[in-house]
Amino acid sequence: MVTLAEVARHAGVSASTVSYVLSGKRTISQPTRERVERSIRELGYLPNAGARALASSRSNIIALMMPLRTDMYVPVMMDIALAVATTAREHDRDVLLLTGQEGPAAVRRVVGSGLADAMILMDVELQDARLPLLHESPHPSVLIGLPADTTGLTCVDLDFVATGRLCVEHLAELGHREVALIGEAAAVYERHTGFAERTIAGVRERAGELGVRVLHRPCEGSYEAMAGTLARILQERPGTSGFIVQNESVLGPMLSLLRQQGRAVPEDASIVAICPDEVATQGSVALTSVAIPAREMGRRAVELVMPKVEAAGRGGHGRPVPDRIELIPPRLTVRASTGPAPVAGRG
Amino acid sequence: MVTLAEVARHAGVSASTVSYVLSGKRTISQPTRERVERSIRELGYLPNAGARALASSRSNIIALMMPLRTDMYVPVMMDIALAVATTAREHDRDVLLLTGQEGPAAVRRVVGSGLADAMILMDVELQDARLPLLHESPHPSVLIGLPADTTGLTCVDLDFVATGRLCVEHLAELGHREVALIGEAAAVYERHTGFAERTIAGVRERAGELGVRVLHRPCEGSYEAMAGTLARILQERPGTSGFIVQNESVLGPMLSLLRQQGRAVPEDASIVAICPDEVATQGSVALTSVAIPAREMGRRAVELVMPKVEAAGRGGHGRPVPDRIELIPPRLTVRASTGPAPVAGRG
DNA sequence: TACGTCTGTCGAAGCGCTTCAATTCGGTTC
DNA sequence: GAACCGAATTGAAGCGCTTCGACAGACGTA
Repeated sequence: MVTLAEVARHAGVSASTVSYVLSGKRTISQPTRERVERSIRELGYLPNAGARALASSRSNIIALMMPLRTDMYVPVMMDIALAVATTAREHDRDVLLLTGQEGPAAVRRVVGSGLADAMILMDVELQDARLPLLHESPHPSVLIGLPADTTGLTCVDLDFVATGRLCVEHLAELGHREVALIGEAAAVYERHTGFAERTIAGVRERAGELGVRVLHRPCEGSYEAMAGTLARILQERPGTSGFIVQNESVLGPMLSLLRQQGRAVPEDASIVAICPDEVATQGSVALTSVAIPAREMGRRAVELVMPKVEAAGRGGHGRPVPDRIELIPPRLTVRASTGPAPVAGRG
Repeated sequence: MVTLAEVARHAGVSASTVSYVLSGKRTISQPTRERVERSIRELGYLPNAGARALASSRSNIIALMMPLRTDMYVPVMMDIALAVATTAREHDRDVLLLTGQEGPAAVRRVVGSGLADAMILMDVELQDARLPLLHESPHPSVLIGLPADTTGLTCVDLDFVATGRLCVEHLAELGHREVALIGEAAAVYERHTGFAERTIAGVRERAGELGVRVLHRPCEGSYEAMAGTLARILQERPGTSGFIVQNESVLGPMLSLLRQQGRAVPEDASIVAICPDEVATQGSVALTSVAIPAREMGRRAVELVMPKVEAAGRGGHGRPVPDRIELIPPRLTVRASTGPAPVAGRG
């Protein structure tokens, strides 16, 4: 392994000069800088991460804590993780992957040992067990998702209340008066994951304002579950013509079932999905949908955490970065799965 | 931050004693050990990762390089990653998440800087650009997937040749004489990702032995693509009664299409899927499938890399761990999507 | 000419840990 | 009772980098 000292000798300068060339924290004359840079290249020098972390007390690593469970739409998680990793690299940081496995203690271990400079937490629950640790720790963190109490926290999430409102609004404008919200698996609600509840709240709120009737039903991610849920909905509210689907994994089954029952989409039933765009476009019918901006969430999480890391880096100088809740506004894309409500013997 | 020196003072011993208690590399008397451990607990001491890495020249971090693209079944990638992370923690290691973004240079950067002690590479291509770097680097690595030339490499993968053979065998036993393999998207083949080719090879091989006719067609992951592919297959080989499906994302569309065409599964068409068990069980028909053992692959990758890390850690003493290709034997689970071939005017 | 100023570079301290050689000490052994 | 032993513990030397204060020299100013 080539060390900084060897580079210095090779370039005929002192070690500190090399260090300053690398960090840019002091002005170095053009010729000296070039000489050093040439030596670095010729020797194939790579700074030792451990030594750097020790001397500067910053590891340049951001920890990302993922959920271990896979009852929620996995590709979204994956996209967020990849976006976090990619964006972190743009800021010259690396990402440490933690699973929920280890529990809240992982937070302490990782930042307490200086392994990571900051944390990004995914799959935040309303009363998340990790929150107390974040509060007592001086380390920067950003949550993806919204807990019940956001005091002193920085969070980023899709605005699910607005998402719910938007879906209802779109259906209402098309004349639908009876709408069903096909939600996540019951376990997701029991865990109080926030986003599911917030969607319902938004749906109910706007439905109330627009005089639309709403039925909400959780649904597991299987064909049978979807079949049962759909049957129950149509039995309880035969006039239901608009569907908002939040559990992406039942979209395929739902389309199959409607077709089997002779209900045409969108003539007899309109569907608004809440899912990534790729999912909305790959089924047998291109779905009107509100996109889950997974990549944007991951990217914003890193961008929100970076100023904090930098502020903390200056020995705590550089005034603290204010906390911030960033709700990404939903975008609804109209595709082929929504249309005017059927007149259905009412008109 | 509490340091080791403070723990030593608090416990009334020297720093080295505390270090040895922590590492267990020297015998420490019972009473001393307990005193030190109490001090550690009382002070809430956490060893500094950077200092440890610098002094021991091991970071206790394993880098995991994921593909950036998402044209292959994402949940499998995710499961592998989570299994890697979980298993690594069982060995007291952490995982650094790298994306393909940075290219082969990431390998050099990460192990060259001592950021990670070892690498696990996913989504290996037959002629992978990262292989030369692995060969010249003294750092341990394990590949998930099989390149063309495995000399000097340790790899773990599902045995896709055996998988192909197994699928054909199962269908042949049921009397199917014409079989179609619905493969991955064309891009996957163009990239020479190995597993896709190996599956075909296995299928053809066994089909030849058993006198079964085979048609192979790549297929994108959309409903339309599946519709087209299925139509073409049935046009070219109307007698096709057995299907092997490798692109998991078209399973749903495929079942819909067959149903629409009045082909019953498994009476008129038998389907063997190559996919994770969760996918096989959640559609409208429980699918006979060969499982993709994502979690096992992730776990084994870590278990294969650990002895190498430990051997390298002993200053290169401890004889080198031999290279090894570990092919996980496929397991086929019979479910409801396969049955006896139709007699079809032949009998 | 003498002074302060600024720029570019250097020397040295030290980050918190591991590890090796050295030391202490109670217990054997002859 | 001297010589020896192994087990437990310690001291000190780094690991490779960052960073701070010092300093030499070039420059402008009085």
